[in-house]
Amino acid sequence: MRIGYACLTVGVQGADMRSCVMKNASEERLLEIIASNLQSLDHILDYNIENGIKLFRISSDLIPFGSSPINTLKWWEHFEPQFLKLGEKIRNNSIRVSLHPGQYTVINSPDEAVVLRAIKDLDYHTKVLDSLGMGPENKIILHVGGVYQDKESAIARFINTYHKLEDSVKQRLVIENDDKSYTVEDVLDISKKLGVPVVFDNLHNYANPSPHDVTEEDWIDECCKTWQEQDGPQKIHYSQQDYGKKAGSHSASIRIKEFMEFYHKLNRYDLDIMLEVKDKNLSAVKCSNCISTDKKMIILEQEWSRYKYSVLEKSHNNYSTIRNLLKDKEKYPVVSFYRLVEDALGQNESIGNSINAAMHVWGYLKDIAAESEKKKFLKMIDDYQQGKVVLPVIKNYLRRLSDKYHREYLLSSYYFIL
DNA sequence: TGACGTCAAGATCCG
DNA sequence: CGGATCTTGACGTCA
Repeated sequence: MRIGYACLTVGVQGADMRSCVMKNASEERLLEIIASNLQSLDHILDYNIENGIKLFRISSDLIPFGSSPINTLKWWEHFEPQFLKLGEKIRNNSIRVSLHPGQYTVINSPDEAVVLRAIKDLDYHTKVLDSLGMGPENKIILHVGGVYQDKESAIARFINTYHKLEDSVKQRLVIENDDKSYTVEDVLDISKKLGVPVVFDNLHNYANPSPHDVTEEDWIDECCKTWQEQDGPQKIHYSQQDYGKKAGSHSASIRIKEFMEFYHKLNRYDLDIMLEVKDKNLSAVKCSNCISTDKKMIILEQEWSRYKYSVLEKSHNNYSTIRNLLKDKEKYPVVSFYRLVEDALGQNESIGNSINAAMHVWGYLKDIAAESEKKKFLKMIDDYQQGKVVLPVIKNYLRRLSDKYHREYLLSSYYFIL
């Protein structure tokens, strides 16, 4: 079983995806951005490899305006060596990649022009996978599209357009239930007619359930039947509701207790789970560590080094509890560990705790920082205590100093992003 | 016509 | 000037 995340990372150096607006999309600008994005993808892959993440959705923005006529570059020729190298890295590390055109790629629209653009967009996504040399188990996930007051005709148009797609596209295409229009049952019906695999999305199914009362596990088993040998293992999307927001909104982080309940209910290990969550790689590493059969304390210690200052900032109590928890090197108390981390992060910071955490971080800078920087930092702490300055200002300053003095240990910490 | 969702770019404001 | 904060853009559907 592989756990993955979508498109972007948080807290990973040199892994940002760049873009530009249409009016600035000159050939030079596009070339520069594509080169930068391919470099970032390389860094993301390195991060994934180091952290045991073997499932990743590549951002559709890898090539800006990849399917638009304003991008006339033959980027696949221009960057052929880079693509080949990236593809090699992906395959050598048994990583499975995917791509997911957004809600605006609609092949069942009554508007012909929209459909033509959507087909071009699918061709673009296919070209990315082809350039990487990725086989048909590396999928392109698509939603069915709009309803236009007549679902039956809309589905008929989907099927009609599907038949017109290139084989190289069809080999990769999988369809997913969405949060508004097409339930998992709708999508399974379409799959029966086309033989196209179905990705089950649990949160979409929650927001837009099928009329029949079927459990998530049973839908997942149903969807499993749509995956053939050449498609690779079944893939599902898993996300959790942000309770502060409307139905279907993704949570900030994957709540591990809830995930483990889902995982145990599933009772299957032959499928891949793509997480859709705001903290991206953080939750992927968390979930991956929790289901890992490779139970090494060193992995938890590494995670602790990343979370510790954020925990300290919120709860001294949890900080101490976790330190004790990690003392026994023979154990692997992974779920308890993450639950304590989550519990701490859910609390409000106090001035005392956040100063304590900031001073811990400062400890890695105080010997190298200039006298003026030391003065400035201590003044900030003082101002913060008196309510003259907000915490993010202090943390930003610490981040800049960490950057300036190349404090890698601090830069890979989540202190600056949580 | 605006909301929807997503993210960075671009624009503007601030000290 | 650099940094923080607000607005725009790019896509198609639906009310």
